[in-house]
Amino acid sequence: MSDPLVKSTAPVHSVAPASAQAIAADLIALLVAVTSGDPRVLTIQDQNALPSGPFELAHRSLQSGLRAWVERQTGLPVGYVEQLYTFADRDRTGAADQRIISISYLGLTREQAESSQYEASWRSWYDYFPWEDHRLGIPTMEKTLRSGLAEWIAAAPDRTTRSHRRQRAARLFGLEDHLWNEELVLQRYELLYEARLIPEALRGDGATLETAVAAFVPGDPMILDHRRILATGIARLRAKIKYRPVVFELMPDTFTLLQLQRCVEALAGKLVHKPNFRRLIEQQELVEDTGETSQETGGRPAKLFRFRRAVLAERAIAGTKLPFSGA
Amino acid sequence: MSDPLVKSTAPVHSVAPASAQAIAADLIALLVAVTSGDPRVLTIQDQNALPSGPFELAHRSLQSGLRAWVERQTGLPVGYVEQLYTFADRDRTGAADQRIISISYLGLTREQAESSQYEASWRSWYDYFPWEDHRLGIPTMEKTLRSGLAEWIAAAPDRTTRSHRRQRAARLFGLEDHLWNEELVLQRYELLYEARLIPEALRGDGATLETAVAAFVPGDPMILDHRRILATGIARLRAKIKYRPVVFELMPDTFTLLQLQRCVEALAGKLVHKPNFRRLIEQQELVEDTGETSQETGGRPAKLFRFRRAVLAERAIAGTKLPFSGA
DNA sequence: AACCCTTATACTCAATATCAGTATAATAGG
DNA sequence: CCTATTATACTGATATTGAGTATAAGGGTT
Repeated sequence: MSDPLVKSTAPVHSVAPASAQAIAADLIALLVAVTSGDPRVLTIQDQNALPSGPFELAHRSLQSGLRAWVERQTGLPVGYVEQLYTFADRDRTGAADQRIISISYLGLTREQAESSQYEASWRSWYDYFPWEDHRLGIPTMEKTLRSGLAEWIAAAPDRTTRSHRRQRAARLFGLEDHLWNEELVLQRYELLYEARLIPEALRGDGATLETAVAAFVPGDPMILDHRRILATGIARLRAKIKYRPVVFELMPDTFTLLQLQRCVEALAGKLVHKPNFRRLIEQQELVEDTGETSQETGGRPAKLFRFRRAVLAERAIAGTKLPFSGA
Repeated sequence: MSDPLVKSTAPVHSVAPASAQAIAADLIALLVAVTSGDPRVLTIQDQNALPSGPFELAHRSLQSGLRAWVERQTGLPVGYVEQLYTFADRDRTGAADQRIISISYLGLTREQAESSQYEASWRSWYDYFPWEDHRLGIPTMEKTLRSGLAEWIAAAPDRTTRSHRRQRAARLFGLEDHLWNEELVLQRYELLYEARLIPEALRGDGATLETAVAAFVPGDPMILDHRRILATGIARLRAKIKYRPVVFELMPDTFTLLQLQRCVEALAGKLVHKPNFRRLIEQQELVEDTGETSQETGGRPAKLFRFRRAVLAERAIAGTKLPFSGA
């Protein structure tokens, strides 16, 4: 092999002969919206798959390629898009002489009713990750989860491994004296994968469902590694809302503070302290009063606010802070 | 065009015919080390280029591909590697029917002397971004920078644009009453690019050096968009050291607290308050005393510490906090 | 030995942010 | 008119942060 790292004095971007490598590139879209207290992702109906399309030469850039076809085909205004991750693991596809590079993007929108006219649908992301919703305390599926984890821990070959597994499970799932940290979505998914508590772990393994462990943890699987991509996106979003004002991409033009709070809680999967939440939002001058009120609250009418778009310019990067314990 | 986003019911990972698209994939490595108070990047000698190599079918995954050839060819222990960004802009290469997807990675190591035996060398990243070093106050090149910005602002076609430009420059470069925010590396680079104050901006433009603005801002250019990748990496690292204990990947096994502080300051490009820095490090129990001391300090001998690797397990994600104003 | 220079390390204090709880206001419905 | 419900405004304890000061322990100099 030539030594591209240090020896090359020729142009470093040496292009491998196209015949030698069969590489294709895919764009995968993780579109998120929050509707009636539910964080939802756009999926291809009956497939449990994220929408994806080929990256083509016609596209000016990766992001513009993604933006173009998402907006054209869903009619949704994709306000915020960011690159999520690029995958190219060999075991993602069956073929050994074929390689697909998948570049995933995270987009934030508002759900629109018409999406049903396409063969796509919005699904709550907690359908795929029921253990991630701690808004109503410990989810009911927690028992299955715990016993699954206990089995995995018990199945360790030796004492040291067993102890490590116990510690890791406790830390990630907030057992024993650990606090629940809502950002560890991907690590939790990876542990469950390792513990073979989710169906994806048995694929292409020669293993049939019969050789599976006693019971899978509840939660719908997705094709290929799409559920992993979703976990990556949830983790990213949960981290990001704490220091950048991205929640507003998911809100309608005007909203009450409680609606905003519910949206944040939906994403984070846990509840926040109301008075503190309001203080934080108002102190940072993220919103401005519209003068109008909403009567649809069931109690005292709530002021309607609007996002002060100016903050995006004022603090290109500086932060929104949201009240979370954060481990 | 088929509608891959919502209409497809066939496997979503449809592979585009290999003949139709000529797509190749490259891995680009941004390797960082901090030596004698200087944050350095590995470059290919005399080329001002980041090392890069083709992604091959033999590689198990993107990261393992990168790891493999970096470690084999530099002999460096690449402790920490993370994916940085994936680029595929059309104007990155000359050819219109050829497309290269570049997946860049950020790696942290310790510089080793032998690297000179290869045709690679470590360069201070402030050679490429002199305006990013605020450790000794305002850098001396600031005057050139300011006058360049002033010209760009004055050249605005109308009053509104002029006002926007002024605001943006002030915010990004800490002028007027704005504070310097060390994380905005990429945004500053992009502004300078737009303002055509750096040579890369004139490439492939038909423009010759003669039509350039009065003077470029100091700082070495790099090939293609490598300087942009470097800016992305610096920004990422400056943000990351604040909430994750990655600095230690750049430190020797044992070190004094001042050495650690100097390393952080080198990365951040600004100084931190010594007593508070120490308090933060010790409070979080990131380090442990080795019992030994270092006499090479010039004053009172300093205790030697070692990173408590256990924290990586304890708090998979939870944070290191470092004292910065942060805008 | 006395002194100065340098760096290490410990402590203090005020300002600020955060967490958690409580009180009051304004609507709808019975 | 009472009650349930939600909105909104305060309050106090506690932790975190920013900035400054004091003392300790070496080496070198006169």
